[in-house]
Amino acid sequence: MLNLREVQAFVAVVDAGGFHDAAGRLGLAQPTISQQVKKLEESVGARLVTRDRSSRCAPTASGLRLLPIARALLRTAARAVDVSAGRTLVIGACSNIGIYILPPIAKRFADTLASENLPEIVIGTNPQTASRLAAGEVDLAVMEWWDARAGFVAQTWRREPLVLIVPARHPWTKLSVVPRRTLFAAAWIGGEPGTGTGRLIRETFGKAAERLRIAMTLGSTEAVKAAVRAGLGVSLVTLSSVEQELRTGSLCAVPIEGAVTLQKELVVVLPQDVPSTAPARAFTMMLQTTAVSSG
Amino acid sequence: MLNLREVQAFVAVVDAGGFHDAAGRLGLAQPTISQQVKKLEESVGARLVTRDRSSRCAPTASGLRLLPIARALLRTAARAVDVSAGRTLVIGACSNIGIYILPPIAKRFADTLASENLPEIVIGTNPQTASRLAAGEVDLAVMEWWDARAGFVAQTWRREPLVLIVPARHPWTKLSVVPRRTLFAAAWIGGEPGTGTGRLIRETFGKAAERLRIAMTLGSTEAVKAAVRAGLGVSLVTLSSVEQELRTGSLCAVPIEGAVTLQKELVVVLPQDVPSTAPARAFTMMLQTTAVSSG
DNA sequence: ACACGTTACGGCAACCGTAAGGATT
DNA sequence: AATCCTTACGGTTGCCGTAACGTGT
Repeated sequence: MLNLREVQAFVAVVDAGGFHDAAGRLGLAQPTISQQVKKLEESVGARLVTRDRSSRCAPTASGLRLLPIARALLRTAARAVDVSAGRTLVIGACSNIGIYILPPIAKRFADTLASENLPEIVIGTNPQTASRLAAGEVDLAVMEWWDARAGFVAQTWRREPLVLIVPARHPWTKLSVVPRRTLFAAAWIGGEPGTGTGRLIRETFGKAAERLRIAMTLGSTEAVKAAVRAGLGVSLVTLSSVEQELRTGSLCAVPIEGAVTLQKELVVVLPQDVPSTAPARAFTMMLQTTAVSSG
Repeated sequence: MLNLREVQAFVAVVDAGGFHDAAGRLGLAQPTISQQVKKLEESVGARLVTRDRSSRCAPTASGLRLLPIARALLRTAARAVDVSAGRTLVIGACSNIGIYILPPIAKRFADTLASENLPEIVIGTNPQTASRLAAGEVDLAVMEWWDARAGFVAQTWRREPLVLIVPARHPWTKLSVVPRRTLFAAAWIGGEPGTGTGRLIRETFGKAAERLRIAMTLGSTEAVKAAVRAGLGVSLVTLSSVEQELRTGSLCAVPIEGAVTLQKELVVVLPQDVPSTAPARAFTMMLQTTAVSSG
């Protein structure tokens, strides 16, 4: 059976780049680190770090393979304590929601509880968030897209409108509506993959959407907004992520022919058969009170 | 810092339903289990199991929350040893691939190496497999659908044809091709979600696919085949999963109007920046030699 | 009386610190 | 000489077993 203290020592050595600094970081004597790493190496039957006196201690190939697993072990172990004690609220959120929608709600939540500390919001891509939920790294997740899978319960939280954004003084801003033909002929900027926006477009426009041309795909909504602002193309983003820009006029939202209002269903996902912690229940309750369409 | 032996004792008590049996299972004395669980409970600051003399020891609410995390810890710790020693090959695969395509290849792989033991194939849904890869629970994954995400490299392995299956003596078996209009009017049986088949259908048929009516969604291809055989509807499945049934005639594959041959790209996904183990490299090489279209 | 978990206690191993040793710059 | 890791050694802690004890069936 692996010993987590030894694992911790190993990770500290890699991070600190040496046994001496690792000891300082963990508040232990340096020979202790030597012992712990040595013992771990005996446990796994392989050398894990090179002892290079001149430069930093680097992990070996075995060490590199172990490293991500070691970090996951330590993260999980640290969280296990909080989870079982019931004093934890880690919310997983895909970036758009975590950046633009959740923070004010989290603040209000902290105010309501007269609590000093905000709930922790772990932001990632939509698929990353799904992984974290499955791995038990987060208590609940607020996502743009969730494919039903066993062991979890999902409920629609609210509907978030999507808006077609173009740069200021774009020709389309002079149109009352953008015709579909024009729409799909333009250069599009794609956002973070796995959020279901592409799926939503295909469902809404059907075959016509096949002609849609994605000029570039960017990893974050901030990058998408910058690209649109620079005139590289148009994009479809959640309203909440561009409210600021629409007010200042640096970006413009233009209506689509046929009064098509695209909406994305945001969902709250929880693990099934696992009792929620008190904070998680309270937060889910608070989400219910804001479970209105923001459109 | 959590102690994994204590975690192991806790899980064993829950699984065995009592301290006595848990001790037997772990090869320890029963009072040792009492001590370990007690110490773990002190570490996390909460009671984890009820000591009910009359019936089975049940986990408390805290215990239930801890349980999935505890199991994950033990799984990961057990695997950490094999991974760092470099003697592991755990292949994640979504069910279709893992059941119908990989086993013969895995067998050939074991033969080539003159190895006694087959590589372990962990079968799950497509999203589950993605989670396991992200959590480091598998060395590589063979999947039906992968959305590019940072930290992993994916390569197309081969193209797997999809066939439209209907029961024996279905009216469509008398047609030379099935017209699209007819196609989308039928009752469809949906397979495991998250495999991208729906996406593929929408991409291929565009707007016409909107009319597609999913009569029921089932979790496994075996269930889908049974439903189709029972005349509950038609479905679109990978060729390899119905080769047996097509030969015996219990199911029929019918061509679609316009000689549309739907193909699904199977991909091999590996973690980036982590040196592969020797078996993993060898298996990836073997996959390359079978990287042909099977159509 | 029996089954099961808890408490008590003792031996042994493991852990961690201090101090000394070796190697490289 | 200085830095850094390793080895050696001793005190303390923790782990696990046996034995005795409580308690509910």
